[in-house]
Amino acid sequence: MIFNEDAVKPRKSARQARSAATVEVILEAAARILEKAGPSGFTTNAIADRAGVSVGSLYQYFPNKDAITRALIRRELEALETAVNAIDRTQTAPAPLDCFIDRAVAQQLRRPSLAKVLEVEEDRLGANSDRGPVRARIATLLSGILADAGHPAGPDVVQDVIALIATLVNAAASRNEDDATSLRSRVRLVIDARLKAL
Amino acid sequence: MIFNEDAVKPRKSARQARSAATVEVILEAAARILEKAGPSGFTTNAIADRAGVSVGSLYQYFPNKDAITRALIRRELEALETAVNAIDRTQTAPAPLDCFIDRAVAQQLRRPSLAKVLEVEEDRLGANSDRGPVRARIATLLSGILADAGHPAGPDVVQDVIALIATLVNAAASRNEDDATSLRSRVRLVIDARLKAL
Amino acid sequence: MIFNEDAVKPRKSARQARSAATVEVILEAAARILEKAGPSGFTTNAIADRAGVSVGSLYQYFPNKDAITRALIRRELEALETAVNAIDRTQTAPAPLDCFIDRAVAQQLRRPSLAKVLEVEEDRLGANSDRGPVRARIATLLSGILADAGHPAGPDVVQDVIALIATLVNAAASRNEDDATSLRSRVRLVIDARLKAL
Amino acid sequence: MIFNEDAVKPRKSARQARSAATVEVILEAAARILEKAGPSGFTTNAIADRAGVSVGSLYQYFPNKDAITRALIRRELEALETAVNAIDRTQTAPAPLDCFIDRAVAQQLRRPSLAKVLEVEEDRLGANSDRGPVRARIATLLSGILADAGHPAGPDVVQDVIALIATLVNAAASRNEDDATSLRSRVRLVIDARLKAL
DNA sequence: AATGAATGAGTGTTCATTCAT
DNA sequence: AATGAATGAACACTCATTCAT
Repeated sequence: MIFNEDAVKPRKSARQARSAATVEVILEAAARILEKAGPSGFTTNAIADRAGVSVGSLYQYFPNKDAITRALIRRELEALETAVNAIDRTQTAPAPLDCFIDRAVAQQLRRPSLAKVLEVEEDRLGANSDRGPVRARIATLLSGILADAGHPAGPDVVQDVIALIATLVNAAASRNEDDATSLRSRVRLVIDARLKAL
Repeated sequence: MIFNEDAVKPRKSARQARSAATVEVILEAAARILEKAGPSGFTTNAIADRAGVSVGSLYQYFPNKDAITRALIRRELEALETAVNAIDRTQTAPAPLDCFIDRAVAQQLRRPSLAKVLEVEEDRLGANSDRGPVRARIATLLSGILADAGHPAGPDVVQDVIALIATLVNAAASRNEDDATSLRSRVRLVIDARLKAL
Repeated sequence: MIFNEDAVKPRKSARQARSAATVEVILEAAARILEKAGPSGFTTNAIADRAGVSVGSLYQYFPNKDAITRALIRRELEALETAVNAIDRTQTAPAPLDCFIDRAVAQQLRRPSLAKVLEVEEDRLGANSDRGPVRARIATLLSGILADAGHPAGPDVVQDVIALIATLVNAAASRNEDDATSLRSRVRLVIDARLKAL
Repeated sequence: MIFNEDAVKPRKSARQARSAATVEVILEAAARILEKAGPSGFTTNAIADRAGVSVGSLYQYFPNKDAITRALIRRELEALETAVNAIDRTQTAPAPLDCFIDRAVAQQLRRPSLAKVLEVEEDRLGANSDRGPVRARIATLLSGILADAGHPAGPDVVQDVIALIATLVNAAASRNEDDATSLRSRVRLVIDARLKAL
């Protein structure tokens, strides 16, 4: 019903391309609503409206509202994943860890209010499902980077590091700070302290 | 806790006492629902049910649902305020700052999931109103303690410190950590790093 | 239960006097609310509040809310009845009919918005009960006056006459007219025309 | 009635036609409830039930309950407007004024109890908004007819005339009178008297 | 008798989801 | 595939009425 993949896939199927585009349009509409109106304005009709599609179509691409939220979370996390995956872990300067921090800060800083709302939604949804494989892959990567840097760390440390980045960026964003450089160095110092603990 | 009932008016009017008790029952019911079911289960009927009163009674004590949430936020913050207000700022060991951290950690650790949900709700409500005077008083106190400790700090630093405590405690709680001592020292280290930044 | 009339009624029973006073206070409170807030503000709690009694007391004097409305209607109609009963039907100038009209206009003009709302309420309640004996007595009186004036009239005419008075006064009141004299003569003319029909 | 569908767009979109039909079904259901049960039975659920649609649908066509009431008032007034607009103001017999009266009587006589309840509702809603443009247009037309008939009249007279018609028809209807001819002549006489006053 | 806290059925309204077209 | 009208359970809130004190 969802995908009718024939053996031959000559043209990436104009249909699939269009589908992917529609999905993207819906997700971006959802993101903007979440940013501007918060969870209370986040209704399926509002999303469909802003995306320029009908609710019916929306439900053709997503089985229910939570699926949209999940896809949005996934999209944002994959953006982060892509960024940190591109780090050359053999380089010495800047150190891969600093690089990771910088990119994570940059990602969180891109759409801070969206990131914050999604974090809350992730909690709400997380009660039922696994924490999400993307987060796991990012954690694994960070774990490796930490080990390389001489800070072999358990999952608790990794979790703390990621949480600290988010917290400091959110706080800065809520004050409308614009000096990303000072924010970055602040985050590095705090994370360094966390890594030295225990 | 709030009333300082002295002998003068012995029976603070059984009615008023009962009223205060009912308010407390409702707030505790609301707290438990928020902890266990999250915002989605937080309905006025559910609160009334769990409190063992009727919806009508609930509305005799609170003008609307948000007022319950606000009262809950206030209750939790006042518990923290009471704790940190009791700190003797002239003592040298443990340093008042460490004392503040310990008590804030202890408060957040008491009902971590409640604290987290309330933080979100505070954001949602905060869009309209002032950030709440209790938070402001706590911030002022912390600001004074920091100055005494040789870390004169602007409101941004105070905000960061409070956010960092909440983050680290929440992370620890979500892992079901039970070693409060190690958590405390971790928090101290991280905050120390934040205070040295800039 | 309501009245315990013993054979001897030496002191009109301070209790009964007080009761009657309370009833009056409640009715006046109800009247004022109906005038100022209309039917939507007409709640038992609002009435009790304004009357300075508790809802419980209110229900000691009236079995339910509609009974208050009915008593109010009765009170206003009895005021009219008293006024028109005092007419000397043997006098020639002013003619008893003119006198009746003048007094009815004066009564409707005293609290026009109350009269209008009560009329509506009367309709609503009237669906269930008889039209009320006070109205019947007033109709009988008017009928007699009309006969004396050489206009023997059936109940339909009487009904029309009373309705016409109310309508013209209400319309005048809604325009904040203040010339009662011109209103009176207008009403007389219209009623005269109605009496000549058929 | 409202749409002037010419050949250009033959199918006025079956959807729009269905929408208009649904609106009409809802309004008729609302009218019948108001007639039979009065304002107290006039609930959105009752309206939806009787209309054979869900509450949700009802709210797709009307933003809130008052909007339904307003639409109903408008519908009835527009029926009257249509009727009196069709009067040929140059004709001599029957005189346009008599014609106006006859049509207004006929309209009020069609659904007298509905007209009466709507009048009350109009008062209630009117506190907030303008008296409604339809009423204004009808008043203007009547004003012109009166002027043509040699009775130049201010808005107060126009208001009285319309109120008198409604009153006499309502009274007749409440007695279940069936002789429309005698009612009409009665109304004419009364209005004639009103026009001569002052 | 008087009080007013308590009750809970009932009201207007929203919104995720379905399905006929 | 796409549409958007239709659905109805669920929600926040009100208010006539009762009853323990």
